[in-house]
Amino acid sequence: MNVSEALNLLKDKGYRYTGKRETMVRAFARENRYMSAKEILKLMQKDYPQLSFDTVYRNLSLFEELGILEVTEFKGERLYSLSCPESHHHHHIICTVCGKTQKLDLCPMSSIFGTPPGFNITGHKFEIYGQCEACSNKGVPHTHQP
Amino acid sequence: MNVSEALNLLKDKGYRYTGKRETMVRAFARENRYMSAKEILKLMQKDYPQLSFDTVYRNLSLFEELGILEVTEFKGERLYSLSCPESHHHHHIICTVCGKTQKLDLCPMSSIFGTPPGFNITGHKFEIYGQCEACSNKGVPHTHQP
DNA sequence: CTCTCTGCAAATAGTTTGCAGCGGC
DNA sequence: GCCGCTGCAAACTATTTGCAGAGAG
Repeated sequence: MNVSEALNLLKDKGYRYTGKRETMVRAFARENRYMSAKEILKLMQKDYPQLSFDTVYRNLSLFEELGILEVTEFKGERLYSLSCPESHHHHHIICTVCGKTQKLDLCPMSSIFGTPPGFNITGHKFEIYGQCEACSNKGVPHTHQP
Repeated sequence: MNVSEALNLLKDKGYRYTGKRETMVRAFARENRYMSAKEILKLMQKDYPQLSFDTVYRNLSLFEELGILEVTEFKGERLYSLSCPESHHHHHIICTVCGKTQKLDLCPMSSIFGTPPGFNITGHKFEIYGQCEACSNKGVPHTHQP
């Protein structure tokens, strides 16, 4: 998903196109990583010093609903990143320090066998965690430990 | 992990062996599923009506630290279950209604390739979600949606 | 001009912590 | 009797919601 796709999606669904929403989507596109509400608020406050958590949370929820953002959870905190443009199903390797992601084409569901009969599968999660090269070098402590 | 192993582990590490802790471990052993703090509190209050959330939370943290319990997160809530007795690495299929789990012997990490050079992998998560047969039949709404 | 978006303030849910007394060993 | 365990109350973190005014179309 890129910035204009995301903003068109908003318009198409009858939502307003605001500077804050554009800034938010652009920030996610530029950062290309998972971020918490706190992180995105901090980035956006460079443009909108008065911006509140409320708006951030409301827009995060909206964007998730529209499929503009993807979510994952570490230690009771929700982290968001721009949905991948690829239409085919895939997973991520995630830096637990900075939230940076890399796509993994492999999906373990393809080789699943022996699931209980009658069990109705509705979803799955496969994520690899660690420190990206840059963060390993910095020796920064993990902020997003799984 | 079974009840006596868990309780011996407590003793060995210098922690006290209390009725509440035993009841808690036994409840997890009996239920054999992921439970939230609220659920385990409710179960334990049959034996200890005065039991507080504080104690539940403190013991959940302690048991997690000792490897007696395993944790997973859905929708900003932590769910715990007794650690599996098997020493070899595996994953779970989890009912999002009742938290019941089933072991999956497959680990997708064995077929991983193309991870970024310099990326220091520290962990991974693979879970399959859905409704177990019993919960499908009941038509109960999901309480632990991923 | 209408209806959505936003900030403010307050509420909520899950969890953690300081303290003083109870309770294992 | 020492030191860990527990309940109480309060604090804390992440998140949600009601309301009234600002702003997009």
